[in-house]
Amino acid sequence: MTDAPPPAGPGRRRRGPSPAKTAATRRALVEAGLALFLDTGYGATRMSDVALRAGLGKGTIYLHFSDKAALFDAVVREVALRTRAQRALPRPRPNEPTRDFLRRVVPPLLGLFRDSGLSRVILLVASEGARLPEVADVYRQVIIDPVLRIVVLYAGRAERRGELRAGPLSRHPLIMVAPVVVTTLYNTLFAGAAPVDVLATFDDFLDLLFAAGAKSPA
Amino acid sequence: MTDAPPPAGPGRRRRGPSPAKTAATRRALVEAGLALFLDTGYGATRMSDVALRAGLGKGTIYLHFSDKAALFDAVVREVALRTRAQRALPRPRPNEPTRDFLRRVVPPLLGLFRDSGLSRVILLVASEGARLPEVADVYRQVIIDPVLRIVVLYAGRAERRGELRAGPLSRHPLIMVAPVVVTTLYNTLFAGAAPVDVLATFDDFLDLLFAAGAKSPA
Amino acid sequence: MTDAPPPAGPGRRRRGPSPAKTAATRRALVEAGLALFLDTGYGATRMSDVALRAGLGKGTIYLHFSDKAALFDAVVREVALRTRAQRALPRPRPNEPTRDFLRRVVPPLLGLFRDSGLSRVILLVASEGARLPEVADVYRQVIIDPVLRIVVLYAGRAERRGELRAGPLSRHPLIMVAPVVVTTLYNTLFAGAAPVDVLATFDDFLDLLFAAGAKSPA
Amino acid sequence: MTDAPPPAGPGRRRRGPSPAKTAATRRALVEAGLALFLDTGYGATRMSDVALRAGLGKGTIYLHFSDKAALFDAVVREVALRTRAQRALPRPRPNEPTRDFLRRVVPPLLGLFRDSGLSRVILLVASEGARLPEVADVYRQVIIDPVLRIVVLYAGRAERRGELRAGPLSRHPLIMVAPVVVTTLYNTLFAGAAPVDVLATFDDFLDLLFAAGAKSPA
DNA sequence: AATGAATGAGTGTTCATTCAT
DNA sequence: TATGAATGAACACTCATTCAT
Repeated sequence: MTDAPPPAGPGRRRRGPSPAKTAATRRALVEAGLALFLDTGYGATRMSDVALRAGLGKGTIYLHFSDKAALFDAVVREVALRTRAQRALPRPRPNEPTRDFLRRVVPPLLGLFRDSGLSRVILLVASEGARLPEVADVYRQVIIDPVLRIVVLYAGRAERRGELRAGPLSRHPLIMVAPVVVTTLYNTLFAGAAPVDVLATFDDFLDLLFAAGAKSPA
Repeated sequence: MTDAPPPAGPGRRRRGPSPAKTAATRRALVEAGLALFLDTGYGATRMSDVALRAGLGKGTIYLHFSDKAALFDAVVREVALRTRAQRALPRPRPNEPTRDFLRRVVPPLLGLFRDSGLSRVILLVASEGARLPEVADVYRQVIIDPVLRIVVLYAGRAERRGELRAGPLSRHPLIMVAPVVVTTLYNTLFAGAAPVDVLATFDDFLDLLFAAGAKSPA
Repeated sequence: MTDAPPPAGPGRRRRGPSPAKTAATRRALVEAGLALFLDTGYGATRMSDVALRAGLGKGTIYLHFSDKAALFDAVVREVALRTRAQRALPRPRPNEPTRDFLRRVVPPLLGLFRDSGLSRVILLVASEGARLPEVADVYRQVIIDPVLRIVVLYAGRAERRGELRAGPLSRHPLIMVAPVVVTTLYNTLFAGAAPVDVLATFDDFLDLLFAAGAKSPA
Repeated sequence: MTDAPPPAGPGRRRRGPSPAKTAATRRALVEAGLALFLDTGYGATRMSDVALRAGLGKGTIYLHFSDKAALFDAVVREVALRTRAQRALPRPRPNEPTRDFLRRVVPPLLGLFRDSGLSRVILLVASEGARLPEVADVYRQVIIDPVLRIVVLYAGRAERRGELRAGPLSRHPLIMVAPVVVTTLYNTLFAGAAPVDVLATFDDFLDLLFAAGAKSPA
C-alpha cells in the first residue's frame, strides 16, 4: 500500500523523462492531496480534485499511487517526515531546571505542531484510522512513539534531579502530551466555541506538575 | 436536522399501531445506527445495513429520520443523554482529600465512559465533526462542558483545601480530562500497539498533580 | 381498471357504514385527485398527497380504487361526465344563420371548457395517454366524439342552408374544434408567451368559414 | 440547463480521444434519448436504458449532460434544429393562387412533420412542459413562432390578392395550423380509434377557407 | 509519462402498495 | 371502514479506477 518512489540510485536510467520530473509530479500530487484531505476529509476528497489541484490529469495519479488509500498513506508519511525533519531538539543546559527547559523548548514545537498541519492530520488519521489501520500505525511509529521516547528521557532527568516524583511520568509519558493534544483537538473540533489557549494551558499544566519541586525549596 | 419524535401528549387516540411501538421502532433504528456508525464510521455505514440490523425495511428509516445525517445526529444525542442519565455523581465526604475522592469516583466513570461507547463516539464525532459541525457542538454542550464545570467545581475545592496550587486547574479544566481522553484515543486508534492502561495512567497523573500536597506534610 | 362504485341498489344492506358516506368518501378522493393531477401531473402526484387533501388516510384510497391508474381513470371520467351534464345545448332559432347561432352558443361553452378544467384535462390525458390508452379512449368516447357528432349535425344544417360549401366540414368536423383546442393548448403550454385570445380567434375563424355566405349577399 | 458542447475551437490539441469521437458519443446519447423519450415518455425513461441503447455506460451520460432534464432539453433542441434545417420553403410562383401554393407546399411539410417525430415531440413537450417550462419555451421560439410568421406572410399575400377576407388569418395565424395539429394529436392520442386523414382534412379546410374566393368568381 | 473519456458498482432516497390494528 | 407504519423495488446520480490514445 506504500508505493514508495523507486530508489533514485544511479542505475541504468536514460530514456524516458528525468527522474527529477517524476519526483516533482509525485510531490505535486502529495501536496494537493494533503491540502484537500485536510480541508475536506478523506472520504469527501475526490481523486479528480486532487488531480485538478495538482494541475495534472486524473489518470496520472495512478502512475504514482496504486490507490486512493496509497495516496493518503503517502500524504501522512510526508507530513510525518516533514515534521521530524525540523526536530533538532535542543538539550537542557547543564543545571537548567527541567521545567524551565520545557518552557523554553515546547512553545516553538507547538508552533510547528500547529503550522505543519500536524494537529489536523492527527484528526484526519483519527477519522480514517479505523478504516486504514496501517496508516494509523505508521503514524504512531513515526511521530507518536519518538515523541514519547523523548518525554521518557527528560522525565528520567527530572526525576533524577528530584524535580518530579519518581515513576509516574516515565511510566506513562502520554500524560505529558495529553494537555496539548486535548486542547488542540478541542479547538479544532469545536470551532463554534471560544478557543482554549493551548500554550497557557500547557504552562498551567507545568505549574501543577512541578509544584512540588517548586515548592519544597521554599 | 433533529427529527425529534413528536411529543407523545395524550391527544386524540390514533388509529393503527400504538405510539409505543412507534417509539420502539425508532429506538431500534438508533441502536442499529449506533452500532454500525461505531463499527464502520459514518461514511461507510449503509442505510440499508442500518435497516437490516434493526430488522426493518429500508424505507422505515425515513419515516423517523429525514436523512442519514439526521439519524447520525439522533444517535449522538442518544449516547450523550444515555451517559448523562447515569450521572448521579457522589459528593466528597466532609474531610476526604480531593485526591482520594477522585480515586474513588473516577474509575466507575471511566468504566461508563468506555462501556457507553462514549469514547468511540468522541472519535466518531471527531471524524465527522468537520462535516457536521452542529453535531459536534451538541456534543460539546451536552457532554464536554458539563464535565468541565464539574472539574472546575472540585478544582476549587482542592485549591481551597491547599491540596493544589491555586489557579491552574480551575483556569484550564481540560488538563484534568486530558490524560483519560488521550489514553483512550491512543488505545482506540492504535489497536495494533500494546494498549495503555487508562486507569493506571490516571492514577499516576493524580500522583503528579497532588505530589505537592502529598509531599509537603512529610 | 375502472373500479366503479358498487350499484347502490337497495339489496341486503344494513350493517356497516351507510352507502351515502361511502360515496362521499369516494367523491372526496376523486376531487382531491382531480385538483392534484391538474396541478402536478400524474407522475408527480403522490397518493399520500391525495389522501391528505381528501382528509383521509393513505390506505383508504385503496378501499375505493385498486390503483393509482384506477383513480386517474375515475378522475377523468368524472370530469367528462360533469362537463356533459351541463350540456343542454340550445337549438338554433328557425331562421337563424348558423354562424350567428354559433356565435351565440360557443362562447358559454368555451367558458365551461376553460372553467371545468377540461382543457387542462385534455393536456393531462395527452401527457399520460400513451401510458394509459384506455383512459385516452374513454375520453374520446365520452367527450370528443359527442362533440364531433354535434358539429356534424350543424355542419349539415349550414350546408343545407347554403351557408357553407357542402362536404368539407361534415366530413372532417375536427376542423371546427381545432382553433379552440389549439389556442387553448398554446396558452396552457406556453405560459411564458403572450396569451392568445381564444374567443377572438374563434370569431375570426368563423369569419373566414362563412365568408362565402356572408359575402355573396353583398 | 443546456449543457451545450464546448465550442470546438482549435485550441491546444487535447491528449486522449479526439473531439470528433466526443461529439459522436454525445450524438449517440441524444439519439437514444430521443427514441426512448418518444417511446416511453420522460418519466418512464430510465437513464440506464438511454445508456444501454447508446451502447455506453451509465456514467457517460453525465459527462455530457448534467441531468436527466438537461438530456431532455438537448433532445428537444436537436429535433427542433433538425426540422428547421430541412426548411427550404419554396415560394409561390408569380401568379399562383395561394391556395394552390399551399396545396403544393404543405403536404411535404406534413410528411416532415410526421417523420421527424416532431408531432410526437409536441406531445412530449406538452406532457412535460408544465414541469420543464424552459423546454416548452425553447420549442415555441424555435419551431412554433417561425411557422406562425410564415403563415402571417402568406396570409397577407392571400388577402392582398383578394383570395381571403382581410384580417382574420393574419391576426390569428394559429387558425391555419390548427387542423393539422389537432388531427395529428387525435391520431397520436387515440391510437385505438380509426385514424383521421390529416392531409384530406387540411385539404377540406383549404376548401372552406378559400370558398369565398372560389365562389365569388362563379 | 500523461491524459480524460468511459465505466458500472454502489448509495441515498422516494413512493405505490400492503396489512395489522 | 379507516388508518398510517412498514415495505422494498426502483432510480438518478457519484466517483474510483481503467485504458486507448
